[in-house]
Amino acid sequence: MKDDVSTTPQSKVPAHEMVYRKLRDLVLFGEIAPGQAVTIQGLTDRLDAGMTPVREAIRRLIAEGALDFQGNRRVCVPRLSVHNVNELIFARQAIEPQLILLATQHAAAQDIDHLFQIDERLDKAIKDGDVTAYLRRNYRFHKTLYELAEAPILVSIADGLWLRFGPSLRVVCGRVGTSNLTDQHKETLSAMRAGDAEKAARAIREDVIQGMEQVRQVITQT
Amino acid sequence: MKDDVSTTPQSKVPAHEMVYRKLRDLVLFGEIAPGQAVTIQGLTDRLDAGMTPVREAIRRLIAEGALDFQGNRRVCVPRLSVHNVNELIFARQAIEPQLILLATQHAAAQDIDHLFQIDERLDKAIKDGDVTAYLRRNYRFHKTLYELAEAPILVSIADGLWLRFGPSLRVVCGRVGTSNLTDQHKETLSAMRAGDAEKAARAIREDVIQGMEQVRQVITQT
DNA sequence: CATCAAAAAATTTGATCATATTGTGGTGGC
DNA sequence: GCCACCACAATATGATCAAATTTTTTGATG
Repeated sequence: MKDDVSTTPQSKVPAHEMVYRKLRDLVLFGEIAPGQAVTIQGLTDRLDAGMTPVREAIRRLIAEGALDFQGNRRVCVPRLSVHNVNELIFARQAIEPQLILLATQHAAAQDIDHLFQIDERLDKAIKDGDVTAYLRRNYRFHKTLYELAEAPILVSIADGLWLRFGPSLRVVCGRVGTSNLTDQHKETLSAMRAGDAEKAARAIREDVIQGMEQVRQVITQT
Repeated sequence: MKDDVSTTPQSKVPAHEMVYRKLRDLVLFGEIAPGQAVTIQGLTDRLDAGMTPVREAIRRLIAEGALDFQGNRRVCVPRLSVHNVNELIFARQAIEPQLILLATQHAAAQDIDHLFQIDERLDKAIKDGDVTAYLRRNYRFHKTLYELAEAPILVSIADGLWLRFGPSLRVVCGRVGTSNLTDQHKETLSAMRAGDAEKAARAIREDVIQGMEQVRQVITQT
C-alpha cells in the first residue's frame, strides 16, 4: 500500500493532524457516503482518538466544505445538488487548466516520468476493478500534477473542490463501473513532456469535463 | 459559573462560532497585521473566551487560509508574496465575474437598490477618511453582491480569497490613502440594473484588477 | 378498548472547562 | 559553541453541563 501516505504512524505529527488526515480520506474517497452523519463520539471510537482532536478535525473539514454543519449541531457529508455540480464544473474549469499551464513551465523530466508511473498504477487499478485504489490513485495523480505548479493558493482551491465532489466519485463508480472510466491523463502528460502547455491545459479541461459530466449524470438520477 | 448572564445575553450562537466571527473580522480587516503572531492564550484574554472555542476558531481559519500554521506550532497571519498576489489576481478574475453574471440573473430591483445604498455609505467612509469603515463596507458590498448569485460553493471560494488579501488592504490604505481609492461599483450596479450581465461582469473584473494592482504595488515595495 | 397525539422522561450527543501532559525555544553552565 | 535544563505555550484528556433527539407515558377521543 504505497497509496496511503496520509496514515503514516509517527509520533511527530500531532493527534489532531492525524485524525484530520484519516477523516479527510474517509470523506474524500467516499467511505463515508454523502448524506451520512458524522458524530464526534462515533469518530473517537472509530479512529481511537480523544475528543478534542476529533472536534478540531471536524471543524477544519467543515471549513473546507468537506463536511456540512446543519443548523442544529449535526454534521454530515453534504449531498450534491445539480446546481452544486454546475458550480464545481465551472470552478474546476477555471482553476485546473491554469495549474497545468504553470505545472508545464515548472515540471522537470523526472516529474513527468513519475506521473506516468502513477497513471500506470491507476490503469492497473481500473483493470483490476479495484475502486478504492482507483479513487486514491486518481486523486494522487491530479494532486501531484497540480503541486508542480508551485501555486499554493490555487492548489488549495483545487483541493477544496476535490473534497466536495470526491465523495460522489465512488457512487459514480458504483453506477458506471470502473471499466467504463475514461481520462485524458496520457494526453496531458504527453503534451507536458513536449512542452506544449496550452495543449496540456486543453487536455486536462477535457478530463475535468468528462469526469464531472459523469457525476452530473449520477446526481441527476438521484 | 452562572455569572455571565450579563455578559452573554444571547447564548443562541455557540462560543466557538462567536470567537470565529470575531477573530475572522480581526484578520479580514487588518486589525491583526500580516506577519503578526496569533496565540491561543493571547486570544482567550483578548476575546474573553475559553481555550477550546479559541482553538477551534483558529483551526477553521487556518483551513480557510486566513491564518498560517508554521511547521512548529506557531500560528500567524500570512504575509503575501508577489507570487501569492498573482495567484489571487488570477483566481479572483476567474471566479468573481461569473458570480456577477449569476447575480445579474437573480437580482431583484430592490436588491440593487440596497447595493447602491451600501455603496453610498462606502463613499461616505472614503470621504471621511475612515479606513475601518471603508474596509468593512467594501467587503460588505462585494459579499452582498456575490450572495445574489445563489452559488454557495463559488461564494465560499470568493470569500476564501478575500480572507487572504483582506489583511493587506489596510496596508494599502495606509500607503495610498483613502482618497485615492477608485472602484467600479456604480458601473457594475448600473449594468446590472440594465440587465447587461456581460457588462457588469467586465466592470467587476476591472474593479478586481484595480484593487489587486494596488495590493501588488504595496507588496512589491515591501 | 384501541388509537393517536401531546407531554415528559430518558438517552444520546455536542459544547465547554479545568487540568494534566508534551513539545519548543530559550538560557545558563561547561 | 554545545548540551542539559527550565519556562512557557500548545496539545490532549476526561469530567461536567446543556441541548436535542428518541422513547415512553399519559390522556383524550372515537
